[in-house]
Amino acid sequence: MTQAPDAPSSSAPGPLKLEDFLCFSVYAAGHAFNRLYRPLLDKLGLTYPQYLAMVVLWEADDRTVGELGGRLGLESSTLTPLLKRLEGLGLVSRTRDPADERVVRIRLTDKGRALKGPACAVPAELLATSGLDVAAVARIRDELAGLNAALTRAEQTGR
Amino acid sequence: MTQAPDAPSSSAPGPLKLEDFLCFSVYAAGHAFNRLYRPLLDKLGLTYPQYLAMVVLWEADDRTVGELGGRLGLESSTLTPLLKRLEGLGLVSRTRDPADERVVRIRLTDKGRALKGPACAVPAELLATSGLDVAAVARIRDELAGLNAALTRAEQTGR
DNA sequence: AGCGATTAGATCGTGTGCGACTTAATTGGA
DNA sequence: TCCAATTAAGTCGCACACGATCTAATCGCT
Repeated sequence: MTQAPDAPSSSAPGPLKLEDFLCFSVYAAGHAFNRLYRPLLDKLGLTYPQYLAMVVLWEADDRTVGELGGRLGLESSTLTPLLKRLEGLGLVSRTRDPADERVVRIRLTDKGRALKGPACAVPAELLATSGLDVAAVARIRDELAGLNAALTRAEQTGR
Repeated sequence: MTQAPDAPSSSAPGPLKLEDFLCFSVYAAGHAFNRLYRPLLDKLGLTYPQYLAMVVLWEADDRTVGELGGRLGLESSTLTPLLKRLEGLGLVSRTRDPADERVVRIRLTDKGRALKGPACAVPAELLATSGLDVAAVARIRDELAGLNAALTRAEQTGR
């Protein structure tokens, strides 16, 4: 349809069109989701990354910072402040693991668990108000899962 | 394949699995691209958003801040500091439009234009080192273009 | 047992991002 | 003409996000 992979194939200082960049489509879609989620998450008092962190904890409670980072693809330098904010909101507790004092275990509080119900409604709400095509969304999601696997592999081999 | 749209279809406080979220796939892919581009862009002395801003300017020079924002999906509050940094690097000039003093016009300097050559090589370089499948990348890019159009529409109607 | 290497988080500095607000310039009616 | 409304950037505060670096704890090898 359009022409090239993540960028124009030209080797000379040629066109270099923004829409040819897969990375830009991803970048723009990320911002768009952020903007669409914001008003819905405001009602929960969460930011978008905080919401994703809570999703991980609702999946399985009592995780270490490293485990959360692995799941979300974030560094401890990003997660530590974020988790402290969730702690400040009274949604999680942060305690050193007595068996290994290097590790910090993150656990949901009752308040954190209670938020799961309202939180479950959010994606459906977004889907309803956005008028996105459900089938298309599922298809792109699965394609992106494959892309992410490839990108992760590329990261690994690159170091 | 997997089950639901941007989220699990369950209405009860059910599973809520991270991989079911399209928004998370997009979020993760964005970070992954950022990490892959970083070492390549370091050689140009640019960050990832700065690179995208330069791509827009290489497409067509002499744009207003608002035009750049429309193209990139960014607010002036994000662009102004970014553009000041590009100005500090000597890649662009920022001057008030004499015809309308509210407007600031962004123009490439010679140094900024000279960077286009090396910059064109970056995406191909990334593609080579990452080992991504070119056809798959093009397919996902086109699918995301459609998604972005839908997300943008959703944003518009939502206000 | 002892000590160098590794590991888990935390801290710091820089650079996005955005909403809310401000400032300055232009526009558009009465 | 004049002034209220609009518009374009910029400023500010907050929250990511990462690399580099630090600290404390644990591991592993002898």
